[in-house]
Amino acid sequence: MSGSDLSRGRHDHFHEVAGSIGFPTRYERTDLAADLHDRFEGLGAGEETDAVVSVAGRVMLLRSFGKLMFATIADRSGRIQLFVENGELGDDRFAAFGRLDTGDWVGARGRIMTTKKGELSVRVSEFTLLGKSLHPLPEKWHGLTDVETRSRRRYVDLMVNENARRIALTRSRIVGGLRRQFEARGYIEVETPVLAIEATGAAARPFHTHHSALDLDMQLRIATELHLKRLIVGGLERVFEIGRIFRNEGVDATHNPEFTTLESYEAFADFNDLMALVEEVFAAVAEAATGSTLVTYQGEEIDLTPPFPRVAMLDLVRDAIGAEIGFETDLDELRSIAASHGVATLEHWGHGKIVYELFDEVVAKTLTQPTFVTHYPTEVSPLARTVPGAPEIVERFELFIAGAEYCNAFSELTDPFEQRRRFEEQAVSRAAGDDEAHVVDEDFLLALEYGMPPTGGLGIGIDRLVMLLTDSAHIREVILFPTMRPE
RNA sequence: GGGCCCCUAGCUCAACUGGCAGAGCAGCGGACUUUUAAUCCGUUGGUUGUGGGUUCGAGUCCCACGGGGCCCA
Repeated sequence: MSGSDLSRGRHDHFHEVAGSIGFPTRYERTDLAADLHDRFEGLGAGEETDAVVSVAGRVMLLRSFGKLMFATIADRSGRIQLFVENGELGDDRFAAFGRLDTGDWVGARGRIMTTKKGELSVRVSEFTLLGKSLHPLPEKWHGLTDVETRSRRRYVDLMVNENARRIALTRSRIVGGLRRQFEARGYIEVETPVLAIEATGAAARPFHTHHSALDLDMQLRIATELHLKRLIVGGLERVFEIGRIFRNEGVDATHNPEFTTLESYEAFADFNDLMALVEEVFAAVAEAATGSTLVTYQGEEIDLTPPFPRVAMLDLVRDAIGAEIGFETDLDELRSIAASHGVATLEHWGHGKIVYELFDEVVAKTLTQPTFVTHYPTEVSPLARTVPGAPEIVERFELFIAGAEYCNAFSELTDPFEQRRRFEEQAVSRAAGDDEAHVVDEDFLLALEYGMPPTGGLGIGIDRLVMLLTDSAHIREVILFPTMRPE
């Protein structure tokens, strides 16, 4: 039997229904499966009730006994069994039920009962085929496990894998939790352009696109940062955006070309204020998503209970390599130290970039429990304000958990002259072949010239956070439709 | 970008050193009024990712391509 013959019965059934009574446009469901299980929890085995309910869902399992059938259907809340008797339905309708296949959508009405084995069931007195599946469900023991198929056909993954549903639900709770946290603090949610003439605000390669009517080459945004700061200039004082970002880079366990960030900006706050905010927000969101601030990630116990330790990057690097390096260290000596720790330096790198790369190579992966890494080199932080009296470092931190970065935040650079100098330094890196260096954003500089209040800015990687709180090892598990090559 | 690995029925997987492509579930036919992955009897289903090559003979060996995975950069 060929593949098409395999589902011929399903096709025939579909066309028969579509060509006669048609599929209904709606169904009056009275109860969800989970609610029924709660409501009739105390029912013993073999009990009958007068409670008439209607349920609807996808047929997951079918068991036939000649004149009696059992069907397990799944709705968004869970599963419930249909008890289908020839005597209750009559020969014709009973035969019609027998034509249902796993994967079909069905609505059923009847009295609540329990079977001899105590399984809560709906004794079906009438039913309606609501939607026909032309394909069989994946195998009922092992289900669908192939990573590629699960990602490409997420709808099938969601049908049969509880974990896929759990992650989708948890993600929604996390995003909702974040939104509530910022709204509760007087932030307003805004939306800024995805389409830009030149994508700015981060060090990343953009996607290119084209506007036909304007005959304009455009890029997809790589950050929301510079537009949100314009809104601070405009006086909105507290803004945040939860939005999709596009970066034209490879796909791996922690990178998808499109991903979601939350960026927030608060006037009159500095990076210290933001560390306190991040502690509260992370704890609250973990609580909202998982019910606890203690989470397990890939076998590691992570404690998200505030406060988190705050350590300067240079101190972490010094401890890790056992050398008192600093910005006064001879550059050639620093280069050789870096080389001895596996960091290949480039000619145009200064002290700051080398220290940062050393941190990334030697320290980052060792930070398991939540840790604020503070005081980043100015060289790798072109949008952050320097520490008073220490021009080599900025008031910036990143939050590390389980060896990965979850937040990036700083006291924003508000000086238009200094900002222009920083952009120009980036241009030097760009000229040296670094196509991920920042580009000059003249319109943003113009905004700064109108005066920007002291501001604390924060970015949170939502996908990474969802991975952490759902114990997912790969970003594709937390994105419903991850980027893939066409089959 | 580099290295290694995977791709066999709708799904989950077998097939020794190159020797007739298989099982379970799903499907189809039959039995069965209390199952829970129901059970029992019978049965269908394959361009082994694609294209070349070696060989008497290729799922298996070689090359290229496609898709995926893991590790490294």
